[in-house]
Amino acid sequence: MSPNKENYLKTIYELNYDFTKITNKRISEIMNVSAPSVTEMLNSLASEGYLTHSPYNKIVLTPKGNKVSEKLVRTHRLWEVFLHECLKYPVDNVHHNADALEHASDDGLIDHLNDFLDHPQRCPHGGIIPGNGQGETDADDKLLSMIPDNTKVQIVRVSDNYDFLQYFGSLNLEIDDTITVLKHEKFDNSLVVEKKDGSKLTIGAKAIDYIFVELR
Amino acid sequence: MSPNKENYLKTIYELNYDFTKITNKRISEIMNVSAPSVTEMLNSLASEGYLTHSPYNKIVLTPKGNKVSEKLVRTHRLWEVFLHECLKYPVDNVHHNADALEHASDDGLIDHLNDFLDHPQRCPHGGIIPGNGQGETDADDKLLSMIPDNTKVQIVRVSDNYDFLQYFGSLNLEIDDTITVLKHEKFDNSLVVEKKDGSKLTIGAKAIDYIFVELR
DNA sequence: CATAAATATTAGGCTAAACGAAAGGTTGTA
DNA sequence: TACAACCTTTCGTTTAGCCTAATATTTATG
Repeated sequence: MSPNKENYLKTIYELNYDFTKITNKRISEIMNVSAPSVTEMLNSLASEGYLTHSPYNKIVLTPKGNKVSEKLVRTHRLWEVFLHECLKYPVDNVHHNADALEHASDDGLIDHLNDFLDHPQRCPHGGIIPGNGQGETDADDKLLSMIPDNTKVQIVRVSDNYDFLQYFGSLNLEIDDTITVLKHEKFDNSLVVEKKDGSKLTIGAKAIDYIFVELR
Repeated sequence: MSPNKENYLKTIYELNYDFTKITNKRISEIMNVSAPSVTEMLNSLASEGYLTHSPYNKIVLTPKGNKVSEKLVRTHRLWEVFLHECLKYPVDNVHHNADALEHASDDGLIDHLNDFLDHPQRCPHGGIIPGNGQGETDADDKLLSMIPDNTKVQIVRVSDNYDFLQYFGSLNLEIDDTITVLKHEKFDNSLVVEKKDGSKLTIGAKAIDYIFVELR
């Protein structure tokens, strides 16, 4: 499979955990290609048995497609761990290189790398590394935007998006931090939360769809 | 530049240190393509200023081509060190993966990797890692086949060729071993050498063009 | 030193993997 | 029910490789 196809597949896989419907348009935006190109690629991926997609209908990964995608995500996230832990890349900078390395890794390499890194459970953004945990998946996380007021949650994962990560860094929040959701601002959909040290913080409406939490 | 072009360039660069003339045919053998494909690629590389090559004439890297090739070799060899030292790949198995990773590495990544590996001087085959030493190059090595009888030499480098490495392993020789050249067999061009422990060993005619040594 | 063998180049054509523009279907919502 | 938004099909383009066959040049040999 070509690197490009792998990227399409990974994009579709990751959209599954973003709580948004997977559409042709969404893919074309993320991949920066025209809609016809997406349709063409979907047909190609469908003909190879990675997904099902009847015209104008839902896009669903087959078990085979899911398995392959999981391996791609696993590979990607293991490289992210390497880049962050060993090569000392800042979290908001690992994505690009991990993407490149991902397409240059065969199965054996990934196993060796996994051993070397000592079977990490999560990538630097908090994403589960498929295969290293016991059945846990990203799907267990909830979006911060969906949490009702006055609820205590722990940040477990954030989206691997450069611009968001820049913003996230400026908030002085870290993965694993525990926060309490205080109030959803009706006016602009921003969210006020309280940090462990008692300080209050407002998180923008867009960002709360990029932060995943678990109840605490 | 495409990965393929990079491979051509690297091949040409490495032939410089093999004491054989760089010919179209040699390249086509190494790269497993037809001769016309080589000519085509040489023209393309020449038009981009990486080498000079008038028809039926010598192939010579320009300073620009040399610089790029050196970086490619540096990258390749650093990955080889990583695969061997960190991921525990056997020496005869690092090449394939290093090649893939090489094309997925940007400048920053290589610098970080170099730091992480603590600026190694040589790759697992003994090849110099350009940029990490002080002016030393592979060109200082001599081919074992060129050494006169009754000379003591140290193996400093071997060619990064899978089949050869298998054979080399079976000889129970290691890089850095010191051996004494005893006799060039006129009949079949094989070479008899004496190991440090006094045992004698015959090395085939083909292999002595894959082993590089320094006088001791 | 002439000619055969080896090697290199040119010419022409092929394939695969993308991409997009234009035009026409489909669907959901007002 | 109509139209806007979205999706698909068709067809054509580009890029980067590769190849065979024919031709040209160099090198090696009798």
